[in-house]
Amino acid sequence: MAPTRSQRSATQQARPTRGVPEKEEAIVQAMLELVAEHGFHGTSTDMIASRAGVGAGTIYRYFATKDELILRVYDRIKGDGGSQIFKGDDLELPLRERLRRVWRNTAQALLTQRSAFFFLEQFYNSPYVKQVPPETLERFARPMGQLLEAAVRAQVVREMSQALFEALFFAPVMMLVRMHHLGQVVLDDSLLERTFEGCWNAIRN
Amino acid sequence: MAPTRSQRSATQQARPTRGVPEKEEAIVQAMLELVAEHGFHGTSTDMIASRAGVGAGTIYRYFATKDELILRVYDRIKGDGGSQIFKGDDLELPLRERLRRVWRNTAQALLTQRSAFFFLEQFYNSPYVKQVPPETLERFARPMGQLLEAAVRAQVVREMSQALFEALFFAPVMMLVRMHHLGQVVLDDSLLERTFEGCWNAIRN
Amino acid sequence: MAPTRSQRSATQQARPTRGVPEKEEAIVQAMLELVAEHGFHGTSTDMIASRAGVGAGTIYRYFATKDELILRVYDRIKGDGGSQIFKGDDLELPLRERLRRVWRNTAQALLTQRSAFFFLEQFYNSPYVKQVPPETLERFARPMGQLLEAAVRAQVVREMSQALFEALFFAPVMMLVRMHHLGQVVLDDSLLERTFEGCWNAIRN
Amino acid sequence: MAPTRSQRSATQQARPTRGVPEKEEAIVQAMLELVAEHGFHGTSTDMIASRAGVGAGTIYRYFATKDELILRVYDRIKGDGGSQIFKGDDLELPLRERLRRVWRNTAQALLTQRSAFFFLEQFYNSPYVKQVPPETLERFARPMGQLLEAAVRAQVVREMSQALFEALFFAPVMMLVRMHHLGQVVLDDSLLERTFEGCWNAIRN
DNA sequence: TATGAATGAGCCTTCATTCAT
DNA sequence: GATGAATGAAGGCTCATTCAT
Repeated sequence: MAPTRSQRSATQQARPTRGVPEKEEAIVQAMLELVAEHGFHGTSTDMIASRAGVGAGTIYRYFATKDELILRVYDRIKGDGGSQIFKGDDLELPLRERLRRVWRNTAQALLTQRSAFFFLEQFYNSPYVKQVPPETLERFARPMGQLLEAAVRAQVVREMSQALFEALFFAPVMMLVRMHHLGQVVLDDSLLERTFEGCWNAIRN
Repeated sequence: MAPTRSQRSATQQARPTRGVPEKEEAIVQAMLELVAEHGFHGTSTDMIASRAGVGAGTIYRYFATKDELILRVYDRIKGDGGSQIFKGDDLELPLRERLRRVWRNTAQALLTQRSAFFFLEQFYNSPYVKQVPPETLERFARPMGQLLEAAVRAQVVREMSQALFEALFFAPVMMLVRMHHLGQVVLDDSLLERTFEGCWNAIRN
Repeated sequence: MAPTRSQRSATQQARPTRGVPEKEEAIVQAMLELVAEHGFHGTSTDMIASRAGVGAGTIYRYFATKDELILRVYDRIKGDGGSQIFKGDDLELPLRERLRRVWRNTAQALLTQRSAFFFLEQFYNSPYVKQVPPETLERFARPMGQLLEAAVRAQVVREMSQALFEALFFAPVMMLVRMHHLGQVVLDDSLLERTFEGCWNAIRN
Repeated sequence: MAPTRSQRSATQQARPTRGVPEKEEAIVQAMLELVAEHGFHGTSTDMIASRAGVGAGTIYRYFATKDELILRVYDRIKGDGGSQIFKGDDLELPLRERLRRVWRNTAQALLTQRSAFFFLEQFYNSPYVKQVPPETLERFARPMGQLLEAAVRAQVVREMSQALFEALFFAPVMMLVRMHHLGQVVLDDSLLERTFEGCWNAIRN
């Protein structure tokens, strides 16, 4: 008896030969969606297996524990998201335009990947974060730091630490995206544009 | 049937002798700290009882279920925090000064109540929020909305929805407070001041 | 705060000086009624205390354990009921009449003491019976045995063991009383009379 | 979602190979015996699992709750017993003989299934009865009513309601069976025969 | 003597994980 | 490799019993 199975989103850049095994992918995707809906503890391994269309034991062929699965879902999101944020970035562009693109890419990524967004919110507010190797957390930090540095040097942006920069520039849009996903506001282009202006004013020189 | 118990708002008589029973207080405090540390599901009733120094059954003399306890901890935080945010607000003051005070009060409240901060982050990303009566959630929204309206009318702040205002004005400091509590930055007065400047630039006319 | 308390039925033959203490009596009565309604496990000590109008700890001043209380309720019922069953019995009467009176007294007792009836049914089908000293169980057995013996000797009733006698003569009316209390039949005088005739035919010579 | 499980009537295919799963059967049997010994509340799920030789969690693969298990044990007993009571009944036989067979079959069933007997006594004196669909309770009532009606019409039995009939005809033997199982009498063939005579005299015309 | 707040053993149930097939 | 029945540790909660007042 082979139930529904394998309703996965498309993103999986055809790795050379054997990419991610089909079932592993299905499990990750199921976990991602279920955590977004029901939270970590609201999501049992049976639910995951069922939604992924695999047997309960199969999960453990790919992941040692549920915790490891969670961490791997996190990795996946980071991988997917990462490629989008700096998309279209170009050292030749004016710095304000570069920052604008990064900002909009971020907003787009958060808006279009609702499940991932909620997963991350849960994740960052859970004991799991502590298990993420710092290097993973910094993967975006480095290029972002370089961009900031360039902008500061060019006196386009005021001098500030990276932490302050991220807070002023990104925190507002993240909050609005949450409200959007919760149905509390409609984050359309117009609002997005005005949000960007505020964020820009917060950091510009 | 047992007497009143279990329904009693947190802040009552100016606690000359005995307001909230000692044990109830200990349980609420234990829950607050443990949830901040281990999350809702990482916190068992046994852990709570143990940290509060009471028997496992005692929790249920004060709270019908673990869920009710969680909701009551939330109420307590709201009660405590609420009184601080508009402290020193005065209609006579210039609007920038009024906004500044509210902003700083908020930052202070978040900074000094580490456990409460983490508890709230967990809470807002959990199914529990749905059980909070909307009126409770709006208790700060209303006065904040009035303040915003006044500032906009006086052309001190750009015209914007309350949602955008809250995102631009408060989200950055909330993010920095989290980083501070996680040991990723030190949110001292100097940084706080520069953060405020950014937030102010984000909204000012 | 002294709630309702002490709504007890009247039966308590004024013992010489100090009868049963008032609270003990209230506790026994509360237990009797509650067990009839909710069964042994459906009846918590808090419910008992509450219905008896005493503190939870007070029960343990009169009864060592809940089990002992149950046993004592049983004793009380036996005491009350016993005095009724042989009421009006008279060695001078014809044997059929004597048996008839005992039978009707039994039916009356079972019909008018609904709570006691249900308590006993629960009791006899529980592990508690094993704790009743055999002598208590036999308290009615002896006079009943004597009556049976006389009837057999007079060839009014066929020769049979006491067990068989009790089964044939009393079991049917007990079953009908249960149905009556459960609302499945109405055990009025007419039906009672026809029941007696059947029981009589079952044993008569 | 798991396959069928949990809703399946007891008696099905002529069990050539495998009808009711082995463990489900073991759990039902353990429950039956333990309730007979210790009552419903005296029987913990751990005891059941232990006696059935399965893990504590296994119970819940077959039964949603302890209550459901209890109800299902009841169903099983009814299924097993039901087939026995009217065994050998035949419309061609004289009515007295038909009644005699039903009576003996009943006695046999009660005598040979000690645990089931005690289970039923507990069951009928518990809140669980209320959860049995009336149709199930009446499954024997109907054919028994027809038999009674035929006997009355043929003037073999006096005119009487079914309730009275059941009380006069069956209650005595049920009481004796209880005493037998409790070791208070020995219900051998001889006693059984004399009991029948009494019951018969109670109802015959 | 009477109280009722406090206790903690024990209950029912869930669910991450294992392993025979 | 894949399965899903089975497991049992752990969780939330109840309640008979105790004891300081």
